[in-house]
This record gives sequence, structure tokens and C-alpha cells, in this order.
Amino acid sequence: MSDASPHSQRDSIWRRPARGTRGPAPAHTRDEIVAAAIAIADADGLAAVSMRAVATRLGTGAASLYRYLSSRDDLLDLMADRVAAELRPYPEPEGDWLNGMVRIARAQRAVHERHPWLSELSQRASAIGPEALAFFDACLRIMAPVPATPTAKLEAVAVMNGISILFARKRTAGEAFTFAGLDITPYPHLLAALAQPPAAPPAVDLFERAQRSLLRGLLAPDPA
Amino acid sequence: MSDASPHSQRDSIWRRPARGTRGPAPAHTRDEIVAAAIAIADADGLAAVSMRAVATRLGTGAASLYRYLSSRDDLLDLMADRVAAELRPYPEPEGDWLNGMVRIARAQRAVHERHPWLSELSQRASAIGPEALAFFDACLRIMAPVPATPTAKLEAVAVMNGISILFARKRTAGEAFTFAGLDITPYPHLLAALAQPPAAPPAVDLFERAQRSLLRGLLAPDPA
DNA sequence: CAAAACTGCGAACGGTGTTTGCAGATTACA
DNA sequence: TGTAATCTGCAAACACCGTTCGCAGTTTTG
Repeated sequence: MSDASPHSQRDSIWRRPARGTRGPAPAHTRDEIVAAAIAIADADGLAAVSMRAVATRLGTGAASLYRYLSSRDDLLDLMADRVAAELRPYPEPEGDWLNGMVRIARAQRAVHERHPWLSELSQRASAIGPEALAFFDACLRIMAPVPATPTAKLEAVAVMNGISILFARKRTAGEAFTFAGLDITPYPHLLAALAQPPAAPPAVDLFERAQRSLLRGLLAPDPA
Repeated sequence: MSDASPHSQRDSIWRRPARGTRGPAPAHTRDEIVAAAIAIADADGLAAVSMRAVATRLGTGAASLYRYLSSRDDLLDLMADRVAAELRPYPEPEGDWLNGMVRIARAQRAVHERHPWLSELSQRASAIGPEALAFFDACLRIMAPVPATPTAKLEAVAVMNGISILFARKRTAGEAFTFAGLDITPYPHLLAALAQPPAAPPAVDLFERAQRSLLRGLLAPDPA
């Protein structure tokens, strides 16, 4: 039994960077690897984050990474949790809770615009790391005065999260209606809508309006 | 020039199933291929939809598919547009427009629950096909009495779409908080929330409530 | 009947994530 | 000190992926 895998199977990656005391000092750290992966993703998208590319950027071989990670999925999980730290500092629960939540939502959108690949990750399972926990905790702290069940609050946070992603993606990707060569004439309402001039941006930020009406609607006391 | 690619480069796949009149009759159709791909995705997820797997299911070779499609991305676009047809029939614009939109949203969620892989596709670019156009047209038709700009309406539809995906995913994937072995004690609010009993499902459907408050909030006349 | 146009598809190319096996470094223990 | 245990880095290989190439075979055109 000389070359057992360094990670017992389902260690879920978080917590376990400690190394044994026997061999030579590792040439890299997990943080280094994650930082390299994030740099690649920021520059060329998530698809460019291959084990070989990350390894090359660190001046090593692809197989070496498996001394620090047990799979590419682990690397993606670490990336997601690391950029989640950019949400800090979380607002203090002063004043209206709705304003606090909107602050958090804005920060979320900003992170997603800085790292457009993040939205691709957040729909994978098992992407919950320590920073995600801190995020949920901060949200619950802000929503403490709201008279709703914890379940309702967490679901509201999940929906808020989805909205933030939606708006961030709309801003990064043009989201353009480029129906390349499709015939729109069978769709009269769509045709009329597109004939209209693009219209000025609304007075109130659409993002903020969506978040407010949603959080208010979900956390309002159950209507009779 | 005997073996030109059958598809001129950016034909965007939609419209062009007609075959030349010269060679032998094709052994398959594009619809057959798309159906096979959807069956595989429904059974084993989108990752299992490889050209080789689809071809095998049709009893042919992977290379043969390229006589009908120009890439795997085209296949994915066709899959998305095909399941979008399951939204039909669209409700007639009778009565309250909000009820109509909620009906559409429910249908969306149902489709996403039937085909969990669909949400992975809807965040790709260029996935707009004829059925997507019909969908937008139907939404605009329902929202005709709403006094808002076409842009605002289309954005509201996009957000509604995102919410539907969010809830569908929460139902298919357990979305469980499985922080495998993470220490929650540093997060007191989260700890308290999880200590609480899971609580009964809310009286009003959360999904419907989210959609209503969101559509109403986004399409209400601009507040002063 | 020859030429043209098409279909099916085996084989290959370059890419991917991951495993294996081993040389060499470091430490632990006798 | 010496040897055994354990660790690191990493080239090579494996299985799979999307895609292209080239060709045999089929059908239609002129």
C-alpha cells in the first residue's frame, strides 16, 4: 500500500489542506491552483479551465494537480466558493432589512459580472462551501426582523440569487434577440414589439425593482 | 468539388431540412436524431448526449450524424426548441393577464421538470428557434392590455423564465443543504434556522406567489 | 452510360479528465 | 546512521469526446 490516493474518497474537498509530515514540501498550494484557474476563467471562460491549462500556467504537469485536488469538479467548487468571498463585507443589519438585502443582491450581481463563468457553476449541485454558508448566514442575519419561517427566508434568498444571476448574464452576454434568419412575420405581437423603438431605460433600475417586489412578495405575511 | 459540407456555414440550422434530389434517400431524419438525443438526455442527463451515443441509439455511426447536423451545438439547439413546443397550447388572452402569465409559467416549470437538462441549455447563447419565438409572441399577446413598453414586457418574460427554471430545479434536484461535513457553528443564524423544524409548506404556492409579485412589480406603471 | 451529387461511415486527429507507475526527496524510527 | 515509510512531481497511457477526411456505394441528371 504505497501510493494511496491522497484524498479519502468523499472528503468533499473543504477542510483537508493539511499535508503529511513525511515527504518533500509541496511545490504549490491549493489556493495557488484555484487562483490560476480563476484567472484562466476570467480571461477565456470556464471551458478554457482544463487541468492541463491550469497546470501549464503553474509551470507543472496536469497529473501533479491531482496531488492537491481529487477532480476537476473539486476545482470548480473551490473556484465558486473563493469568488463568493468577494461578497464581503456583508452589510450590518441596520435600518430596513429590504435595503440590506438589496445591497447584498447588488454585490452578487457585481461578482457575477466580474466572473461571468460563475453562473455556469452555480447550477451544479454540491457547490456549497464555507463562503456560501457565510453568505446564507449574513442574509438570515439581515432578515432577522422579518416574521417568516427560516425555510421561507432561505427560499427567498435562493430566488434572489437566481435574479442576480439573470441580470448579470443579461449585462455580460448581450442576450440579443439574434434569430438568425428566422421569419418573424407569423408572430404579430413579437413583430409589433420589435418594430417599436428600443425605448429609454426605465427610471428605476429594473434589477432593484425586481428584487424588491420579489423579496417583499415572498416574505410578506401570508395573505388571507 | 465533390464532397462539400451539406450545410453552408451559418445557416443556423433552422430551416434547411430539404435534401438534394441526387443521392440515395437518407436513412434518418433530423427529427429522429433529435428525438433520440432527448430520450438519452431524459434518461441519463445532458452529458450522456454524445454524438456517438445518439448515433448508436439510431444504429449508425457518429460521423453519419454530420449529414444532418453541422455540430453538437446545433443538436442542442434543436432539442431546446423541440421541448419548447410542449408549452403549447398557449392560453387565450381572456380575463386577467396575470392569471394567463402564471398559467404559462406553470407550463414552463412543468417542462423543466420533465426535462431537467433543459435548464442547462437555456443559458447558452443562440438557442432561439421558432418555438421560442412562438413563446414570446404568446406572452406578448397575453400582456397586450398591460400599459408597459415592449422592452419591459420582454424583460419581465425573461425574469419569469428564470424563476420557472429556479423552481423546477429545486424540485428535481433536491437542492439539499448537504454541506458534507462542514462546520456550521460559526454561523449562528444559519444554525438557528436549521435547528427549526422544516415547517409545513406554505398555504399559497411559493412559485405562484413569486411569479405574481414579480410580474406585478415589473409591469406596474412606473412609481413616482 | 458517364458524370454529378449525394449518403453512410471507418479511421483518424487533437482535445479532454483521470490513473498508473516510477524516480527522487524527505522524514520517522530503529 | 541507515533503512523503511511516506510523500511529491510528473511522463505516459487510457478512455472518451467532437469533428474531419476520404472513400465505397447509391441514386439521379443530362
